[in-house]
Amino acid sequence: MKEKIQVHVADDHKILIEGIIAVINTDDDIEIEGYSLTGKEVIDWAEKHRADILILDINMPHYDGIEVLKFFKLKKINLKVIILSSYDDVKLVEEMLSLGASGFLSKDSAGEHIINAIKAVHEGEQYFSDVIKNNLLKLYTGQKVKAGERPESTIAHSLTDREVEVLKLIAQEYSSPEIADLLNISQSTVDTYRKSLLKKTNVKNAVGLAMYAVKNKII
Amino acid sequence: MKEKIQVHVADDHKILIEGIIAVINTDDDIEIEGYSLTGKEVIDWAEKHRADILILDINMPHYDGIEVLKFFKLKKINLKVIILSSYDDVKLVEEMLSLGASGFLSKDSAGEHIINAIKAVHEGEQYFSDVIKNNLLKLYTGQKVKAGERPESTIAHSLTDREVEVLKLIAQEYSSPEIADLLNISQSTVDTYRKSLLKKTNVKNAVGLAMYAVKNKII
DNA sequence: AGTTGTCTCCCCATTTATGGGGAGAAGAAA
DNA sequence: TTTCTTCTCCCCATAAATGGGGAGACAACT
Repeated sequence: MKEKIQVHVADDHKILIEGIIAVINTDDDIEIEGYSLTGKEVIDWAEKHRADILILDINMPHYDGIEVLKFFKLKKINLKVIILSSYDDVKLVEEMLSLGASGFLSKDSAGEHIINAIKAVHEGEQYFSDVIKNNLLKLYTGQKVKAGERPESTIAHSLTDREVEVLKLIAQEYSSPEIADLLNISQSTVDTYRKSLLKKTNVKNAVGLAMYAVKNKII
Repeated sequence: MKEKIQVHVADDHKILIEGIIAVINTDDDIEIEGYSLTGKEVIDWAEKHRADILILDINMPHYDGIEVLKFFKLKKINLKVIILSSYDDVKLVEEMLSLGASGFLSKDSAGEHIINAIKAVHEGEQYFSDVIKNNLLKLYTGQKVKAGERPESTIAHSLTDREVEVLKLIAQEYSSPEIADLLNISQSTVDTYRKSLLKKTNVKNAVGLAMYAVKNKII
């Protein structure tokens, strides 16, 4: 008799976790090892415990999914991760793949797909839910790349940690002086980050930055 | 033997619905009548079917929770509604109460609270989850209401048509001069709308307006 | 007749944001 | 060692946003 696949679930919505647990419990080959409600909890958990699969929400308070993946990479923690995403996080797929994610499930998909995803990833395959696949396709085909032209990078230029910090605060209605105060840096520095964020994200103003943050689940 | 409380669930995340169903099935007094994945489905359902309680997500594609409530009011459909909200939709609580909602559950709260909420509302009471109550309290106390003064209405004042037009453009990264040009009015007028929007929505700056527009599905 | 709401425009002033440039310190990587 | 990235800070200037006030025109409703 083979051992069951151990799964850890991380999401800030407890109800959703309960849903996933309920679904997983219908399958005899998989069992829940535990769950976390914030990115910090995941990181703390990963220091001492282990599971076969981690189901990870991107959008969480106190370290989001990407930060968690970066932490795993840094600490060389080897864990198969299935990303749980809503709507249009598609642009982040490449980044997350490079950070070691193995699968992508849309929250809109039915719970049954979770089972398939877990089993596929456990076998070493990659898994993408249909919604994600379609959106990826749209992203790449909907770009009208003219011959001879290089498509602009479709993924977000990688923002540095500090830039992301500033971006989060901008999207939370903080002004530059306020951000300078919160981060204990000068306003000049904050302005430098604003400029670099505007360039990297290719938007026009702070509103554009906020929308970018929303779309990419940075807040 | 008394009849079970019939509950219908509406949310665009199937996994969350499955979670709620799983939780509710642990209680003998309540049973699931069915579920909907969009506001439109809820409205179609409500034309022909009935339940004791509707658990309604605010944030759904194709008619959001508020539009559904407005529809019920218009059609004089009498149904006890528990709102399922995430984070800080608190500002909308008053509006939704006036539209006939009976309870508010935060998605962050554990599933067990659903049972309590359903039973309370079924008995004719109102139910607010702790998170919502705390946020409401913050909203009211954070306002420093001086004696003799009436607190400013905390709900979103209804925005005028023109204000919504301007808001949409702001949320699309247009500057005031650009908006003036697009709407063929003077920049002064656009600035007047900006000021009135800031007051009515109670946010700090253009970023806040954009976020408001997103949350309220204005764009 | 009077009130109310909406749309429009203006005055004033201050604070923020944007856009261009340069530059040093620290650390990682080649 | 040299190069690159990141984080930090500054100069300059202009454009935009915010905050306060007032006010006329017009329609709708009481």
